[in-house]
Amino acid sequence: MSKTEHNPAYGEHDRDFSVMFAALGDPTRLAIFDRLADGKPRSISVLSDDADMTRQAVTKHLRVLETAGLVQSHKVGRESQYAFCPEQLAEARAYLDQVAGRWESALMRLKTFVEGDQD
Amino acid sequence: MSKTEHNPAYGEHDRDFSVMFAALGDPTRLAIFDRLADGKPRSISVLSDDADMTRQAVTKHLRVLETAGLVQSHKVGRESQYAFCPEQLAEARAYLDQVAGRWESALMRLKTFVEGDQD
DNA sequence: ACATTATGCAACCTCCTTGTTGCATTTAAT
DNA sequence: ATTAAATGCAACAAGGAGGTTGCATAATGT
Repeated sequence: MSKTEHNPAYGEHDRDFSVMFAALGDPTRLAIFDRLADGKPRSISVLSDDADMTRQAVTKHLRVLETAGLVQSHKVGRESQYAFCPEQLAEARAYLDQVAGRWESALMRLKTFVEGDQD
Repeated sequence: MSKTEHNPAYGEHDRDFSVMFAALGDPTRLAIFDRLADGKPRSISVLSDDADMTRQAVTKHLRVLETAGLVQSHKVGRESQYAFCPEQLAEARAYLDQVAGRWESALMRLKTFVEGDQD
């Protein structure tokens, strides 16, 4: 699996979804992402308040989420507000739907084959 | 965010989806998962053949996927076959749909509020 | 002006992840 | 019976992830 040339991980669509999944693959980050899904942007301080870790740790998590394109930040005054970003989520959903679809049709083919076998 | 008591990451549904996302959050594992979506079970050797890493590494990845419930294994003869497992995928999709839904309705509420403001 | 709040940066630590290698074991093939 | 194939287990190493602390800086509040 040479990540340089044709990596089956990228399948038909040439994207690395593993980056996004990795971003969601940490409970703290998933909690932040989940929380921001109400659309309200929040500052780092606010997001750190009820976290049982330092503000710096939360900052790092937010950067990971932002790199993955799951949230966006913009500075307003002295604070940086982080907001939900739906595009990547949509792509993740589309990808999982596609995988599920492939599996479904594989099932169908098998079913048809077996039924045809009985006739 | 004490993982022991009420962690916002688990939201309304008390599951830790971050485990599943973490499993998909590695390019090699995502590639394997993607590949198995055609429904055909494959042995470790087969899955290792076109991977640019050792069989042991692939074995570890498969165990991670299995722990996350994304694949299932069963021994047949001397080899262990790994097969796609759709349930967890369905749950992941449902979760992401729910998050997207929350964001959508937040958008709607905002839109209604703004429109009502103009009247 | 001065204190406070919100953040950024950098160094550091620890542990888990990812990958390796070597050897043992079980099963199949000849 | 021997050989080859498929796997499991354990020890190991390197690097990255997740977290901390200390200090510097920019923007607000009084």
